[in-house]
Order: sequence, then structure tokens, then C-alpha cells
Amino acid sequence: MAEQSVPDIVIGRLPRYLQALERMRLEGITTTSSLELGQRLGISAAQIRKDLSHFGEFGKQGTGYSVEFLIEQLRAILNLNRMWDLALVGVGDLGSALARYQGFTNRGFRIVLAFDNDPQKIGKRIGHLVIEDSATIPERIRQTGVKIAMLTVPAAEAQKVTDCLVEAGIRAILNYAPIHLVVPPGIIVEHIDPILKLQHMTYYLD
Amino acid sequence: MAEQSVPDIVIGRLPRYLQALERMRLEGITTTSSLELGQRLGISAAQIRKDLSHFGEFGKQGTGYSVEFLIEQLRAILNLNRMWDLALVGVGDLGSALARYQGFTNRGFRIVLAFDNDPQKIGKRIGHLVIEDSATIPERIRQTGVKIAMLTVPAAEAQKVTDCLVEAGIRAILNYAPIHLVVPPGIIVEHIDPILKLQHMTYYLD
DNA sequence: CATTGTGAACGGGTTCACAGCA
DNA sequence: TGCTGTGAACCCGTTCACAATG
Repeated sequence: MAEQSVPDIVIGRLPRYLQALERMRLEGITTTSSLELGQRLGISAAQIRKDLSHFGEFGKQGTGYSVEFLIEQLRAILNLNRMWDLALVGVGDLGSALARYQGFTNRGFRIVLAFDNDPQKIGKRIGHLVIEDSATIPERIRQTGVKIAMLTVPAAEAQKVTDCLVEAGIRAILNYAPIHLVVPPGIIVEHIDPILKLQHMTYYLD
Repeated sequence: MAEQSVPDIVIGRLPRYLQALERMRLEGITTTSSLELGQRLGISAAQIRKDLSHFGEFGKQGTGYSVEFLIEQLRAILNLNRMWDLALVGVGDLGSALARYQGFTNRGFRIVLAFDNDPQKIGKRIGHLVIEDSATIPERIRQTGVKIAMLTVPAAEAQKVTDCLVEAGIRAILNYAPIHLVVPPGIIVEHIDPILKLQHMTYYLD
């Protein structure tokens, strides 16, 4: 099965498969099936088999999948067999929490740059990082070659900072600002806004 | 057009419409069209019109939509014409950041309860809240009648705490733990995991 | 015999295109 | 003329069902 343009929605599920499989490995499970994996994730077995079939044949009929092998395959597909450097832009409460978060490292990511435009914060330490002036974003991003940014600035600044990041060579942005970002084709944006999810849920409550 | 079972995916877009409209209002825009709104959100005009048509006829042909009126309609549909109380479970770095976050109030939410099981933290203040013992979740949730919880505990505890919350009467959970939660039918779970989104993006990078 | 991989059938969400109307 | 609301057409992702196989 060729890899020609796998639907994005399929790609989006692979990290969840990977997460569940790594949990299984932790529990000492060495072999699993599409059924078992699906039950853990609330996804149908057929869906999982179909998704995986876009990339190859990873299972054995009658047996299922080797947890270890499937983890390796998914990590390769998702380009996770390396450490990805992140830039953190905006060190308010949320940015600080992300900077201190311990969970990035063993899932393939580490923050190597932190920016803020508040003179009070510039030069201060946050974890092992030194907060740098947002004005230096262009040169520092270029120097370090970081490709992914996490954006935790106020909504009013988000688009301007985004333009700056893109100009500096950033290729993917995880946007925490409550605003839709406009970017050139080829730049990837994912949006995280907890309040949108809360407002989605309240529709069903009364 | 009747309101019989609107697709969930449609409901999920309404908060985004609302957000963009509130931004427009801030900018002094009083009238808009499905085209303009769509361009701001990266959504097609037809999609917006079709989505809104599930709930009524809110526009005027040739003119478009009154920003103010559409905001009111969306707020009513999403049950946002009231303040929703939230319980925060787990006051680590992320939980603390959420507790301090100023953006909830003017979008219809406020945190009224905070729990942790760390004796060091119980009794401490976080913003205007006092951190309470997780052991008291059942009685406190019942007393206060809070219906929505934000879960920011370690993955290992998440399912157990979830069972406790559901038992106590919580009807919706915003889950920050990197694990799929199993809940009874009728309980709403939304999942936020930034690393899943990062891993989604790295597929397209190299 | 359990479970995969997959073509085919299905279903439902999105887009199209246009009548209707201010 | 400009834009809405909507049935119909289209498209695409999910599910079904089964041949293949260790």
C-alpha cells in the first residue's frame, strides 16, 4: 500500500495509537489486536486496521500486532525517532506551566527557547531556560533552526508574532491564543483553546 | 428547521463562530456575512450558512447577519446565558496556571472548587480559591452542584478520579491527562493533549 | 481458529447551485 | 444586486464482510 497522501484525519489518530501502545508496553503487554487497542481508545477495530493499512502490513493474521514493533513503526511514520526542539513564545502563566512541564521529553520534544516582550521577565530563568527578548526572535530562530513554536501570547499580539515566526523559518505553530491565525500555505497550525471545548460541552448540559 | 439531533461536529463549530463574532463586535463591526465570517475562520461560507440553518433563520437576504443578534442566538443555543461553575482537580503546574487564568470569566466560566491530594497543598490559596482535599470531592461536588470538571492529575490517577467525579454527579470532564477516559453513557469528555498535536504536526516536517 | 488486510457498501458531512427575497 | 437558506449532488471517511493466512 503506497503512502500517497494519507488523509490528515488518519495521521491525527496515529499519535493516539502510539500513546496507548506505549502504555501497554509499560504494563508488560507484548502482543495486541486491533480489537483490544480499539477498546482502549474508543475506536473501532476496523478503523484501526484501515488506518494502519495506509502505511504497510504490520500485523500477523491470527495473532495480532507486536506492541514493540508497532510502536517503532508509528514512531518512524510520525518522524519521532529524533528529539524535536520547540520555541515557547509568551511566558505568562500558561507559558510558565508549559516550560515546567516534565512530560515533553519522553514523548520526543524539548523546549530550547523562551521569549517574552516584558522587560521584567527578560533575562529571568524559567526551569533551565533563560527568557529572551521577543525582539530577538528572528535571529535566534534562524540561529537555532527550531521549526516548531508554541504560542502563548495574548490574542491581540498573536497574529503579529505569528508573522514574525513564519518569517524567521518556523514551520509549525501550536497556538494557544483564542484567535484564528492566518499563515501562508505549507505552515501547519494546530489550535488549543479549552474554552471552545467547554462551550461545546455546555450545549449538552442544562 | 427543527432542532432534532444536530450533528455534534456542527455544535463544535458554533463556539468558534461565537468567538469570531465577539471579536468583530469589539472591532465595531455591526453587520457581517457568511463569507466574511468564513474568511476569518478558514471555513466556507456555505458551511456556516448550513450550520446556522439547523437552528433557525438568523440572517437577512442581501444584507447578512447582525453581529449582535447572532451572538445572542449562539449564546442561547450553547447555554451560555449563565455562568458555569467549574471544579479543578489536580493543582500541579498546569492546574495552577488554569486557576490563575483570567480568560474564563468573560466567556462564561469560573472555577469555584480546586482539589489536590498532596497534603502540602491542601489548605493553600491559589488565586481566590482554597485547595481542598481530593478525598472530599464527593461531598463538595454534591453540595455545590458543580457539573463540569477540569482534570489535571497524573495519568495514573486520572481514571480513578474520573470514576469518583462521575459518581459525585459531574456530567462533563475536560481531560488534560494523556489517557483515554472510560465513562458511562451521557457523560461528556473532551480531551486536551498538546503533545498529540505536536506529534501530528511532525508527520509533515522532516 | 483468531485476526489481519481490503474491496465494496454505506452513511453522513460538505459543497454546489439556485430560488427567494430585502 | 447581494446574500441567505436549502435541496440535491458530491465526496470522503467509516463500517461491513470475507478471503487469506500464520
